[in-house]
Amino acid sequence: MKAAQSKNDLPTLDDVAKLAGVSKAVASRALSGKNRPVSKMKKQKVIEAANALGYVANPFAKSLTNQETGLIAVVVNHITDLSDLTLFDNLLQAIQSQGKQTLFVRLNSKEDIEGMRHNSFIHRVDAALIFSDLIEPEVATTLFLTQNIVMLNGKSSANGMSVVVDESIAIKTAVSRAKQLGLNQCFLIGGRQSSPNEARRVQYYEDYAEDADINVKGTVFCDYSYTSASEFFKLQPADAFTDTAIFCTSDSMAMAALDFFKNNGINHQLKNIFGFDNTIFSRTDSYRFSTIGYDKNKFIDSILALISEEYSDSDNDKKHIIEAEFFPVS
Amino acid sequence: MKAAQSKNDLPTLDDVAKLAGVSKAVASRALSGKNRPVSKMKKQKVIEAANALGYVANPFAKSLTNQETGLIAVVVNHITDLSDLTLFDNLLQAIQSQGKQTLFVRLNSKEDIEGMRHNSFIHRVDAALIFSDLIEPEVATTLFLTQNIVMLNGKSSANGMSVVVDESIAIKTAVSRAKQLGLNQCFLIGGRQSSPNEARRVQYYEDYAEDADINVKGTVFCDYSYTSASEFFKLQPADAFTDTAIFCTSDSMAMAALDFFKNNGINHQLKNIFGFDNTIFSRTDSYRFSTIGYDKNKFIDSILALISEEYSDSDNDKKHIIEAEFFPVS
DNA sequence: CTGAAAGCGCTAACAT
DNA sequence: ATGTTAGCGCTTTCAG
Repeated sequence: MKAAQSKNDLPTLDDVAKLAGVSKAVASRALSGKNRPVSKMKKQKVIEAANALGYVANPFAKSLTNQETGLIAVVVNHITDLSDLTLFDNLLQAIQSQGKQTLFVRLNSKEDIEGMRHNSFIHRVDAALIFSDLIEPEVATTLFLTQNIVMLNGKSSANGMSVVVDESIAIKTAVSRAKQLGLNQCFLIGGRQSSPNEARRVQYYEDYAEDADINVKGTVFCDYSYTSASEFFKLQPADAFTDTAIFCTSDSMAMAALDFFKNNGINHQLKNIFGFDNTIFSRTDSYRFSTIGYDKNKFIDSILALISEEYSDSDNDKKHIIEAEFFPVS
Repeated sequence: MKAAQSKNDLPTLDDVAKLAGVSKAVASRALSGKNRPVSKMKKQKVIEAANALGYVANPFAKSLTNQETGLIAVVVNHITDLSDLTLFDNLLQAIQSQGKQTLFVRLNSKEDIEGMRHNSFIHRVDAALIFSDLIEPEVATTLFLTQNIVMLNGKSSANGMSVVVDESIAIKTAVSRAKQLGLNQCFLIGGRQSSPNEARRVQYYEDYAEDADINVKGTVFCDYSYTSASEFFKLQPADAFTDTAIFCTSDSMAMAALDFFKNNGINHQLKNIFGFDNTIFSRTDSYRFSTIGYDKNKFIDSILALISEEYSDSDNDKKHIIEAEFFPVS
């Protein structure tokens, strides 16, 4: 004798079908969303029955026949790396609003990638958003069953999907601004040196500085944080950066630069500081400097567009580029 | 005629069993991890076959018979609410190291809770970690099939699991310190007023201040951020907080308080500022103030202990308390 | 348009 | 200890 409902007391499709007085197949079709052949009347009945029972399809059973899982993997290095959590927050929200779930994967090292292979959950996601710079495009395709892989770590392959933020123009503009200010030398405060994104960024600064006849006095790599840059500055003599543009690849590090000037009482040099990320700290009372940023909403929209089926199946461009912008200090 | 492998070319348990020359059942048992009855020899063979094939069990099929899903829901309001991302980062890592996956759920409002009901994925997680203060303990139990629900939002029910950070003693100590400094009045800078946690925190400050004969000149609620507090301070006259302890419920807001004093050239008052969260900003060059914090590792260990089956099945205490600590400015 | 039946890949009885 | 069998809940042929 079979119970009307499953072990854990959740109604199944069978229950819905019975209540609606139709077969399981019809119930399935009625609830499928995709325009399957069902008579309007029966469809109505099924939907009512489902509501009455509070029926929610079991995604595990669904995924067994379907190839869809409703899961989207978001792969990052350290969550703390994220320069702007707002971006992330909005992304999560956007994913949820599409009825998908976010599977969060945190990678420490290249070794962790192998671990992903032994995890079939990750393997079977509907889409993967790669923020971690530990993953190369070619490797990414071997990690997931889906073709819906969007590289967001600055790397991209010939026909893979990616959203890349082009910072070159913004950086060039920042360098021009330094020149306008009459500065003929600069110093670079970079972030994690092992990041290819970061390397490229620093390269841009160096190249454009040379183009503008600005002497790069030096480059140092910190870890994006206020503290790391602060520690560096602490070791510098007070006049180390006189008439020197300080290009930082994060606003936090620019804050440290600014505090360095303030601590040494050379407030007239503050305008020489350039941050990165366009966070609120670039325009507070205490901290105020030029910065570089991009449109977060555009970024998220691009990602969502790419992983929407209609799009990725088509011949649309699979490589989106977002131009970063220079925000001069007001 | 059946293909040796499934549609998507992934080896199944059947393939492993065949290669090892055993039945599916034996293969299943050999790979189960849990000490099921299998001869050492066959087990060895199965494992070899699995490796040779690069077999990874399909968690969707598994969950259909099992009641386990390998998924842990982490429910937050806004990810940006998290005062300390390091905590979060470590938690994610800990979850992964247990071979579980993190399903990230972001709640905007009470209405979003209803949405969770229509999401059977969330419904079927093995455990749920509730950081969002939108969820009451009684509601939580209706959202998940599992009993493994850990309240981390300061709320807890009689026999439910929770990890609560007890801040009362630390706050009392902070207030005593203010008294020691000879301060007879104080001002409270709170965070999101709607948060019960926050309300309790402010209450502690008010109560202990009264106990210590310290007059609470006022309380204002910002949103934990530097900017929000900064905006408040901007409107205050320079002498508004002379000889007044400023108790902030976040280090970011304490930074704003400190900048207020600095901007007004009253540096001798800096010692009167009290932050919260024990972030690095309480002890950098520019920012230096007393703060309150707790042991993040203990917190995470508590959570993991609670959701480990051995523990939650037993009669162990299901309500963990972590004492926050006062860190006086050095 | 509809329903019966056959699986998806796995685990858990139930007999050996 | 092992293999056979029967599902888990769903979608999808395939006949009607």
